[in-house]
Amino acid sequence: MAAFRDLRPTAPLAPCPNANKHADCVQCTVRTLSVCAALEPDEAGALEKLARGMCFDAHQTLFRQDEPANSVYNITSGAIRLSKVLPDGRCQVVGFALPGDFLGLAMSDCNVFSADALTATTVCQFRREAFSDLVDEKPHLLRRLHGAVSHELSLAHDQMCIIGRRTGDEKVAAFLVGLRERWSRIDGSSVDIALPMTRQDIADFLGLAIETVSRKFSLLAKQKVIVIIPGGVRVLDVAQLKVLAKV
Amino acid sequence: MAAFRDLRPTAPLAPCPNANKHADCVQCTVRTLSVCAALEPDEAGALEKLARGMCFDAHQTLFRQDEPANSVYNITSGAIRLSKVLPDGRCQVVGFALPGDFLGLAMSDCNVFSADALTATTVCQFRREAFSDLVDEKPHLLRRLHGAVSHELSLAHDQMCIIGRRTGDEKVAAFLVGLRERWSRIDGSSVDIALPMTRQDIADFLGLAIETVSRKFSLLAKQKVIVIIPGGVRVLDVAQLKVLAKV
DNA sequence: CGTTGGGTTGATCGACCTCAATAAAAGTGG
DNA sequence: CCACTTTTATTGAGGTCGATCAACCCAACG
Repeated sequence: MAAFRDLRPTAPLAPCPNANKHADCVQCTVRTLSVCAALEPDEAGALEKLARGMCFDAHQTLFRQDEPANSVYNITSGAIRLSKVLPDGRCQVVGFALPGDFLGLAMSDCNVFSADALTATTVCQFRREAFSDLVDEKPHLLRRLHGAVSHELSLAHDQMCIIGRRTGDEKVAAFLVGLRERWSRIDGSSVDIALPMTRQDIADFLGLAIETVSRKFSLLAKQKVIVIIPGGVRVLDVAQLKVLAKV
Repeated sequence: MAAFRDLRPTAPLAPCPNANKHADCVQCTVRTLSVCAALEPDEAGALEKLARGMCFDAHQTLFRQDEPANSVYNITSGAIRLSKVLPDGRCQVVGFALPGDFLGLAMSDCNVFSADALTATTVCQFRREAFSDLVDEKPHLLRRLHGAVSHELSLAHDQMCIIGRRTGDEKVAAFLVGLRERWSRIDGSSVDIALPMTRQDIADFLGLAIETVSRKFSLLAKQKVIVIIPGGVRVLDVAQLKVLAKV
């Protein structure tokens, strides 16, 4: 029996190392991933002045659907669930934010979804108003932002395809392929896929019941495509996973 | 038996009245609806110089998924289906563009979905490059664009909720409520909802089979919530329709 | 007229949901 | 560190909503 590295996040950062301090963009680990990348030096400097480092424990809420949006965030570590709940309690997860992702791209007055930390998470926080003012001064930054929202929209369309027109098997496979792709860009991982979210979160993301997600995972494991390990899965057969996902 | 106005579009505009001519933004019927609204006079003027009036017959394709995007469009009349097809032929409609809507908000190099005219349709066409240059000069326009994409993203999230977490009955009701809302902003109609798309298009939009859509329409008619009329439906009980949609 | 494309309706089937029980893991307090 | 609770995950059995298959209707059109 092989020893699998435990993908579960380490214990919550006891005292947040950079709480309330200004961020240091130069040595930021997600510098090259996020909208911050490709900024001119002066823009980066201006951005850094506005940034405030913050930490959230697992299960803490960054902001809630329908409440006024006061801040925008750049994720530097951890993982966040973005979800909408219907009046009767049914839930749709509209996305998972990972390091390098930006929350509040739309800069709208009101949050259109809730954001909850799945694990201990660190972010760069910006007051929305100050950020908006900076964007007004720097069309270059607005261009980046526009590109990022456009990309998000494209991802949302892809997700609509997955939710609306694919079978349970395909949904779960496509989810794993997509997440693997994202993690690999963040930390280079490619065989082990960390799953900071619960089965229920995945179910609410794919439009399935939690039991179905669990069954599909078990099926993939039985087919030797993946192995379920603490905090995630190990991919044994990437090619087959992609075939099942019908990329 | 009451006489219902036929909502089907009139015969295709034989010779396109404004083909290849510059658009006249001042008397444009969708002026107040689209991204063109709230432009400064000079911006509107610059935009008008780039615009080219065009017409499409029903079933004509404006552009195709995965092909290079050379133009962006502002819809002035008609209706367009935006869809993605999976390799195996399954289709997901990601949206319907109506008068006032803008296609190519993302200004990406490649189309991420196909656009097909559902009825005779007129548009303002802009060469993408020229439009992009204009946007670079006018941050105000970029801001509008950014707001529009953000709104699209929010709509996409709402649609994810509908596709992923609602029943067939709710999907169809929500679809009608949403479309009624959009038409009313365009032409003030509120009892008769024009349905320029086929049942199959609606099915591919909602993640259902065509037969299910047809059955749900029949059911709504049997419940006296709507009446099915040529080219659309007449809403008899808006309140009940909204209840069923679980807005 | 026959043809064609879109729409409706019925009968049947199956993928997924629901309910329920159990197992495993994670947190809690002594 | 170990009992205890709580949360999360898995697995089974049975039911159902929506898909599939098939027949038919209707209007438009050459």
